[in-house]
Amino acid sequence: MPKIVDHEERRGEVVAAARRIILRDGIEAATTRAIAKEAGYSNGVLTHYFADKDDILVSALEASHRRIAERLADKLSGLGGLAALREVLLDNVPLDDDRVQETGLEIGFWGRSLTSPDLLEVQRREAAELRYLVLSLLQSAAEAGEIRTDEDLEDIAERLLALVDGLSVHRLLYPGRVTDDRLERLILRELDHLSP
Amino acid sequence: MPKIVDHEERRGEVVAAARRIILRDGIEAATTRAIAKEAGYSNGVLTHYFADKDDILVSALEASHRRIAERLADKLSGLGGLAALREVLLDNVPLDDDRVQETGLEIGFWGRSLTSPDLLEVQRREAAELRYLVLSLLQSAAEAGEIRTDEDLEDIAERLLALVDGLSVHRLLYPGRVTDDRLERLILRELDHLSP
Amino acid sequence: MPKIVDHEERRGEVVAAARRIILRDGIEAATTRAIAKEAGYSNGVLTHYFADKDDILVSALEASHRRIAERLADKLSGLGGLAALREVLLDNVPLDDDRVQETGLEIGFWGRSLTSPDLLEVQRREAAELRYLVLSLLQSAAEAGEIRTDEDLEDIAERLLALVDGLSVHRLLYPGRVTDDRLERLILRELDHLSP
Amino acid sequence: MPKIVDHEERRGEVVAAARRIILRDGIEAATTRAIAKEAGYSNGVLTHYFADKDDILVSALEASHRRIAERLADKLSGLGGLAALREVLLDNVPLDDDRVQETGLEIGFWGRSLTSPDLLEVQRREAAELRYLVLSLLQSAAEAGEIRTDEDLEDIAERLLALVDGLSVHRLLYPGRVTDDRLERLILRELDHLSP
DNA sequence: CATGAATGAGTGTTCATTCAT
DNA sequence: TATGAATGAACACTCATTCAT
Repeated sequence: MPKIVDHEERRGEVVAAARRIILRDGIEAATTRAIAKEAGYSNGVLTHYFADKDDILVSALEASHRRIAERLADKLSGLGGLAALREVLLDNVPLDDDRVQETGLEIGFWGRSLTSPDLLEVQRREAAELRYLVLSLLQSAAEAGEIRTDEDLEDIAERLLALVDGLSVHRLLYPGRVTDDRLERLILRELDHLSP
Repeated sequence: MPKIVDHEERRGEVVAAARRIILRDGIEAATTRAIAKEAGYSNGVLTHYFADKDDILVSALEASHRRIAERLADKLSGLGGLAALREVLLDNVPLDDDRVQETGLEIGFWGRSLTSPDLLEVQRREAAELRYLVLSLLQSAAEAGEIRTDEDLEDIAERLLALVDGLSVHRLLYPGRVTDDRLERLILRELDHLSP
Repeated sequence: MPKIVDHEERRGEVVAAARRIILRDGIEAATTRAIAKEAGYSNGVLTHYFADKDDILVSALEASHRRIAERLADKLSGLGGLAALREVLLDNVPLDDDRVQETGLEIGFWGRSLTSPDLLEVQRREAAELRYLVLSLLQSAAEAGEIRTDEDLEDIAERLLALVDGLSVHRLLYPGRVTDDRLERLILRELDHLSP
Repeated sequence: MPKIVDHEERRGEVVAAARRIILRDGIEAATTRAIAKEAGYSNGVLTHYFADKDDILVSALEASHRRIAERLADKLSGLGGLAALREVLLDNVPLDDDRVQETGLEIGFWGRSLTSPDLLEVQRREAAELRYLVLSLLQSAAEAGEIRTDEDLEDIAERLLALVDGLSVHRLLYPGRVTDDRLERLILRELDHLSP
């Protein structure tokens, strides 16, 4: 009997290693050699589990999103409408060290996506899910009379998501300007303004 | 007599070349060779005018911001307060092809800045100027009674700047979601909401 | 009871797989992984039946020759002398797609043989058999008065075999020059010139 | 003033190094590293003078052919028709150590050409020149009444060229069978048979 | 000053081989 | 016996940087 290895588990290990490197040193530092070393394997292992480097990067991006989604799912249990939306937005903003690193990873991937069609597609697919969630919550909030209905819900969704990403970037780049307090306050106030 | 060369002029030529490449093909395409070639010089020239590649990139970022600032200065002549603020925000958003490319450059630099202290410092310095401008215009608008004064002006400034950057990123990554129309509408509405 | 495996049969399967790959995609495509996969086994099996990759290649060359010899044996049944010789020569020339591929395999092995003593030895051994066959047929043809006897039979054999290989190479490399018609015509005319 | 290097000269050095390796150890041994080392330069130099490895290989093949052509030109001076043809054929056959190595190089390239369109094209172009030369000499020989005219000249040309290549391969692979004497004798007899 | 030749480490990727299970 | 995980050297190629001229 050969040594049996759970492929998904190994992929997970490698992807986690890639993620750690990207979080720690940026996406440019994520060379195949560095990833293999960080994962504790030789260069050659990567071929067994990934088609190529892009496959690793894409998986790392998906893993990061999955991680965020799972964390969010916990927080959302039992919530709906505006209350859930509040959690979604606050969760998508770098209010603790973990999320600061996740934002750094995200920004690195944005740059790559601009010149890599494959990555861009993943980026879009993942972003579409978040947008769908926000839009759904806005709709249920509207039906529940929690928010005003004089603005197109899609417009609101895009505004909220843009604000979240913009504030996230600024939190990382200009931490002196965008403090945790201000970050949270701006998000919450934006939601308050939706009230009827 | 030794050949007299205007150092700043040469630096400018090279930096402009680097900027063109980054705008056109992305920051990853900006190799020293490519930059030298685009500038019409040999590889070796770069050493005379720049410490290293990072020096070129930093200068290219500064040049990009300077260019944006100059363009903006033209549009602002004669304007003040809210009207000027509107121009500032609309100008900082990718509503035409030039600005789409500029946004791409910016996003690329964001990623780099997260792991390069030099780049980060420039990024912060440049961003501080824009923030100062927005804040000043908000203040004069407040003094002129053009906007409500029930919100901290710094908060407003950060919100506007975050929205601008967030929408800019989304315009590039998710053009199907953030159309030119929606982009402009969201910016203008944000300003409308500042009215007393 | 231990599993009983017919070593020769397993070797045969793997060698046949190697041969298929070389015929289809060239000798460079015959990696150990590709061979194992084509044979329907795992990488590891190869070690049990072959010393190393070269062992597989050598066997593949022998298998290819064996296959050609068997095909030829069918065509020769009942024939002798000049008539048999004609079949031998025409059969050794790429007049259909199968033989085009066989010629490709052969040419690939020629290159390898020049730097691999093992391969060279196999090549020589196999070639010696064909030469012996041609020479035998020439002798019986001579005894039957079917061919002139003013030229050394060994010279004739070498000339015929060289012509066959030379034309085969040119058929593959310069198909525009060496058409099927010309190929066949040149072979047959060469035999005609042997007539007394 | 920079160090001025004759590009063609450097290319020549590298190509010569590649040729030496191919002649000595076979075309598979001609890795870019090995070529650079053999040429006495670092890996990086190759980029200055060649687009990629294929460029080097193609150049090496062309250089080999050029070398052969130049050597032949010397021998042909003052000759024409059948006498010139005799020199052409004898020169294209491995009758000394230099030409044995050249033949080895040629055979290695044949194998590569079967899977590399670029190489195949060069191979064909170069071969076409030799064919043209042989055909021209056959024509002038025919006009001069030196050879019989009952066979298509193109057929004769292909036969002669195939014989030359076939004998060349066999000389390398089966030196015990195809001696220098027999090689020369078979070529010359082939020409004798063309006599009217 | 400017050139461009040269370097050599580094990139992603491939591969024959080994070996614990 | 058979598996397939794992290795690590090798591959072609790229790049920022150095430096003699």
